Amino acid sequence: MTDAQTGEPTALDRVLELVSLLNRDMQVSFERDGLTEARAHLLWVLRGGPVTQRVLADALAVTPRNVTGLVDGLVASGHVARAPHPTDRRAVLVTLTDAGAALLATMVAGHAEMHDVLFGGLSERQLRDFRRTLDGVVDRLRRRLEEEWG
Amino acid sequence: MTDAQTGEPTALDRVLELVSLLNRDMQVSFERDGLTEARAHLLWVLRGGPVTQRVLADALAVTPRNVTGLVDGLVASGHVARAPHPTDRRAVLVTLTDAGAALLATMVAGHAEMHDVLFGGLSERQLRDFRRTLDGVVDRLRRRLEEEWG
DNA sequence: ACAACATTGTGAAGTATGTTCACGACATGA
DNA sequence: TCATGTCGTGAACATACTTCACAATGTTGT
Repeated sequence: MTDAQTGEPTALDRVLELVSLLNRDMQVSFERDGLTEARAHLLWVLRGGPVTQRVLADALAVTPRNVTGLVDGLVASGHVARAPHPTDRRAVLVTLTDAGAALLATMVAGHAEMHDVLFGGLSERQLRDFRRTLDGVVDRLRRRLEEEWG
Repeated sequence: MTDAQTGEPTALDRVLELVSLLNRDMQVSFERDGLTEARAHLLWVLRGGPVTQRVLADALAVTPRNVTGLVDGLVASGHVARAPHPTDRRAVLVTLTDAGAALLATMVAGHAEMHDVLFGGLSERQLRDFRRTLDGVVDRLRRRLEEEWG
């Protein structure tokens, strides 16, 4: 949607364009690393340490059955291993292999680099103002979603 | 990733959170309308008028073969119809049905409402500053992508 | 201790989105 | 007309999702 008067894209259009560009950049990075988006997301969750598949399912907002498939893929590519849970014999701890940890490190570095690409050119004050407004926008959106669908 | 000193999320984290929330909101809206994300995206492109599947493939950045499948789905749900191209007998014009046009109208309205949810509470000056910074960020990201992968 | 119940992960089966490859139908330009 | 390119689709496949059923295991109440 564009402004009826000027034909300029609205602020929302700009945000959606940013979303699109970020998604594209991530997809390219993941592909370069031999990962899909879903598997990269799972790996990203693992930077907090080993967790059960149930926890992964909640973190990724998908069904436990789907996590089984994603972990299968990452096991096959050697990024992740299944370990027994120390106290719960039903559960499985998904842990990073050395290769997985190394890949995750490059992802973390890429994350930092992306921050620099996006915000490195801004002044201290500009960044602070932008963050303040952005925080408000995000909070407002989150509150809207919570109101509307719990 | 969080700031090492304070544990606060970075500006990039906030942006990614916004991405996630927007995606979730859209998904919910699409589902309510009986659409998937890919089909909704295709419908959205059609708000500019009927186009060939080739044009859709370029606009959606997917293969022509995939567009065939998406159009099949939208034909089955009655939102879209295939019409012959007036001059090129190879090509197909994908056109909105009445139901599709009605649905698209609600999507456009939702787009406007989203703009209001996100930015309605901002002052004129706040919105202008935010847009200026956002434009710079988007341009910088786009330039980076063009440099790196044409 | 033990029966009832809840939770964890996975097999089976299905849907949607996406790909590549091959090919027929058509357009286009020498 | 003949070579070459373009448009859409069949066939076959990969990935990411889902629901449903179920076995193995934890947990809780009596």
